[in-house]
Amino acid sequence: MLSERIISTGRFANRPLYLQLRDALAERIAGGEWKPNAAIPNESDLAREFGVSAGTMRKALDLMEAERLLTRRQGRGTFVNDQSSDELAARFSNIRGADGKRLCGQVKSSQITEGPANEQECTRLRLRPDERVYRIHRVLQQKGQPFQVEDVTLPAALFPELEDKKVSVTERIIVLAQECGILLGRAEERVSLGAASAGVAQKLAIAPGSPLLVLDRIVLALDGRPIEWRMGWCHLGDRYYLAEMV
Amino acid sequence: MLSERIISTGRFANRPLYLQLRDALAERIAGGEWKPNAAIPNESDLAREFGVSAGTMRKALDLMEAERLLTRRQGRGTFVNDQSSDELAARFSNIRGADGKRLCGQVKSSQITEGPANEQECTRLRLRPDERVYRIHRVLQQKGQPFQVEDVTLPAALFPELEDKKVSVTERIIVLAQECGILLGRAEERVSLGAASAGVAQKLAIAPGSPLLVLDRIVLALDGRPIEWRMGWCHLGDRYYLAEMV
DNA sequence: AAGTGGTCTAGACCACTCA
DNA sequence: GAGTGGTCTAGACCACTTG
Repeated sequence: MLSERIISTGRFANRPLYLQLRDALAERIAGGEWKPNAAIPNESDLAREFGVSAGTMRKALDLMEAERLLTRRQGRGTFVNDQSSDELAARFSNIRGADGKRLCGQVKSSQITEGPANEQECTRLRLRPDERVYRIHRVLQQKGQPFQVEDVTLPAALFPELEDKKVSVTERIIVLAQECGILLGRAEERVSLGAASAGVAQKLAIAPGSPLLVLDRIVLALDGRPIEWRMGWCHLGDRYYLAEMV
Repeated sequence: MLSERIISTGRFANRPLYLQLRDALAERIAGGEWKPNAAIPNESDLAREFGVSAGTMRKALDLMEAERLLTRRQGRGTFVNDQSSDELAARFSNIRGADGKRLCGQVKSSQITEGPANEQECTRLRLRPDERVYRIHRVLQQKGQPFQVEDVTLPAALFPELEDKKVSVTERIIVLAQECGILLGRAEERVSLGAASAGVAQKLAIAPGSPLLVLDRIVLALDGRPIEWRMGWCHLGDRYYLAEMV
């Protein structure tokens, strides 16, 4: 029950063994072999399977826990994280409600279209001009009150599942990504000031020209590929934006 | 040359050995025994000194590198980070210039006062009502253009060095913290929308009522104590706010 | 009691830097 | 070539969870 040695034997690896192991295990998650919330084999079984020492396997698993792919619990086991869980799905949403909790707004309305990437989309998502994108326009609401209008652009090549859902997408984008075998890495968001255009004002039921927080976010996969570009126009009200820094 | 065993022997520790080691080493940095930019002994010497295995000492050092206290370089050694370096000193400043670089604005003007903490300061800095604070009012500029007004509140007990400098503080607060033996942990910043009051507008040379980004930031020490509360009113111009998420 | 992850040890060799 | 951190191994025991 020994997997073939991934690339190279022992200490003559081009890349450290534990990184190769991380990639191999991440592939099992991305490929759906290991499902969200499922327990994976214990570390000594995995070490045996891959022909490495337990310590090296541990290093790979610890790294994956830091990357939020796994959760390890002493005495219980190691589990695949469910990216659609409340905690993980909202991790790139910095808008907080008055209670201080991350706000995962409900989708009030949504439209999706598809077409070739324009210049700006190519730049932000590092696409070639001939590549296609999905464009999702949404209005988010909290307790029945619309508070954010957003335009999401996704590289079509990465989201085959969207082929069917040409009408509307009320799901969280992160859930889509998980279904498409995309592992999330990090994100960065530019925050600036704006005023509500007539169209936005109408959708948010506010006066045209009202001040808005403008959010411009890129989400990157674990391998560094850009997978989402989102422009948001947010009417804060009693909400606020919270950035955490280390 | 064996340090006394810090708390407990080997595997009967209440807290893991590597955490006790981290604390002991961090204390050497905070206490000024190991200066910024200096090299510290290599990991096997340290392991010997503390009577632990090299692997355990490595785990402590790796943790401290993740906490941005140390930098390790293969073939060279392990060095104490200088928190006043450009990279580290600006790490909690999310305002970026047009070039995308973190903006560490120059201090245009600065006043400092001292007094008992008010209610809000007690809440934000977790102080008792009788504790005293320093209050610093500043205007920051970039290329001669003022762009941010800020009010900084610091617990007086943590910043003994400020006793002398009652006039103005043009240094970075982080540099002060380093001199006072405070190790920085993390920060969180609330971002919201505001309009320039008459006073702020005048200091920023903009029209009263102009839209501003309002920043409300708490910086915590490595041990979790709040060490700084800062309210900022920022005229963005061609600058922007960048939040990075993992 | 059995099984899991968490800590710790002791030792080997590799990759890098610098005199 | 000497000295550093980085990787890897093989094994022990601890702390926690569950049946």
